[in-house]
Amino acid sequence: MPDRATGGQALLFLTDEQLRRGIEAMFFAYRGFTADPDRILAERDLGRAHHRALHFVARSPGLTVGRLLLLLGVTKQSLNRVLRRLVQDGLVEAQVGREDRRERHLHLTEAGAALERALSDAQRERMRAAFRAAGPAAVQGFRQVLEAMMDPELRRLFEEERDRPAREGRTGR
Amino acid sequence: MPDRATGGQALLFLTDEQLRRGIEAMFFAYRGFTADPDRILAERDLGRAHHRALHFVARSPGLTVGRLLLLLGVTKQSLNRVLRRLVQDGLVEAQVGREDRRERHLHLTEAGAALERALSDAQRERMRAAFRAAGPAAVQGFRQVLEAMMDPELRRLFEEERDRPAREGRTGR
DNA sequence: TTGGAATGTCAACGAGGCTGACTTATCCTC
DNA sequence: GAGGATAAGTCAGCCTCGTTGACATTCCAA
Repeated sequence: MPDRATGGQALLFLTDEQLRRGIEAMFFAYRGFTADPDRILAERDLGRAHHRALHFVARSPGLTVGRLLLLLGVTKQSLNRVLRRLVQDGLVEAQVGREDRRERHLHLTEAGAALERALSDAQRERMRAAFRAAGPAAVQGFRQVLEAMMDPELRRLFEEERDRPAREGRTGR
Repeated sequence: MPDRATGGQALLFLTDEQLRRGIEAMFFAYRGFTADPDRILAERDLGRAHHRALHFVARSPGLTVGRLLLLLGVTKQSLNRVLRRLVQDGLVEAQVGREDRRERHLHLTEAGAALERALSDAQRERMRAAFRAAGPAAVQGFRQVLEAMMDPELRRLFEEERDRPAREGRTGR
C-alpha cells in the first residue's frame, strides 16, 4: 500500500475504473501493435503465427524447435504446421544438431532475414513513435508494468534470452 | 523527473535492441493478460471473443451492434456468431431500438453480469498486481505508451467512450 | 413511393489453435 | 548393447474465430 507521500494519484491508480482503462488500453494497443506486420504478412499469405516464429528465430539464430515451443507456448503440432510452411517457402532452415543430432537448429535464410527485417522494421517504427511520443520515463514505466503482468515462467524466459550464450552456428556455409 | 540524471537512458531508449525488448514485452505480457479470463471462459466453453463482447456491453449498457463492431474491429458476421451464442446462453439481451428499429441495443442479463464480473475481476486482479508492483509513475508511463501505440481511430474510440452520454435503457422490464 | 444506405442474419470457408496416437532417430544409462 | 528417455515430426480430427458472399429488414431522402 502506497503511503501519503504519493497523494491523490496513489489513491486513484488502482480504482476499478483506472484498471478498466488499463485493460482496454492493452486491448486497443495490441491491435495497433500487430496491424502493420499483418498487412505485410497478408501479401505473402502468411499469418501472425509465422511472424512470431520468424521473430524468435531472428533473435536467437540456431535455437532449437523445443526451445521455440517454450517461447511461443503452443503445441508442437501447431508449430510444426507453421515451421513446415516457413521451410517450404525457403525462409527458414533447420539443421541437425552437431552435439545432439536429435535437435534441429533453426536459422533464417537470406529471404527469411529480409522478410523478418521488413516485419520488424514496421513494428519497431510504431514502437519507436510511441516511445518517442511518451518519453524515456514513460518507456521505463511501460516496461515495468508489462513485465509485472507476465506469468512468472514467461518473465523468466523473457529475461533469460536477453544476453544468451552463443548458440550453434550454421554448418552449411 | 527526467533531467540530466537520465542522460544515458534517454540515448538508449530508442535503440533497436530496446525496441525489440519492448516488442517482446508486449507479446509476453499480452499472454499473461489473457491467461486468467481464458481459464474461466474455458469452463463454460466460451472464447476470448465472447469475453471482449461481454466487456464492452458491460461497460456501455445499451450500445448497438454497429457500435460494438467498431470497438471490436471485426466483421459483423463474426460478431454475430459470438452474440448469438451469448444470447442463447442467456448472458446478453438484444432489444429492438425504440427510435430506430433497425438497431439492436445490447444489455447483460443477471447471469451475463455475473460472468463478466468474474472475468473482469480476474483480469483486474492481475492488472492491479502489476500496477502495484510497478507503482503510480510507471502506470502513467504504461498508459502513455499504449495510447501512443494505438491506431488513431482506435485511440479516438478509446477516449470517446470514457464518459459517454446515457444510452437507450432496457424496455422489456 | 421507391431506391439506396444502414443494420442485422445465415452459410460456407480458412487459419491456426487444440488433443490424441504414433513413428523415427538419437542419446544416455545400466 | 539393450532399453528407456528425449527431440522432432506426422496424421487425423476438432473448435474458435476470423473471413467473404448473399440476403432480409428498416429507415430516410429524392
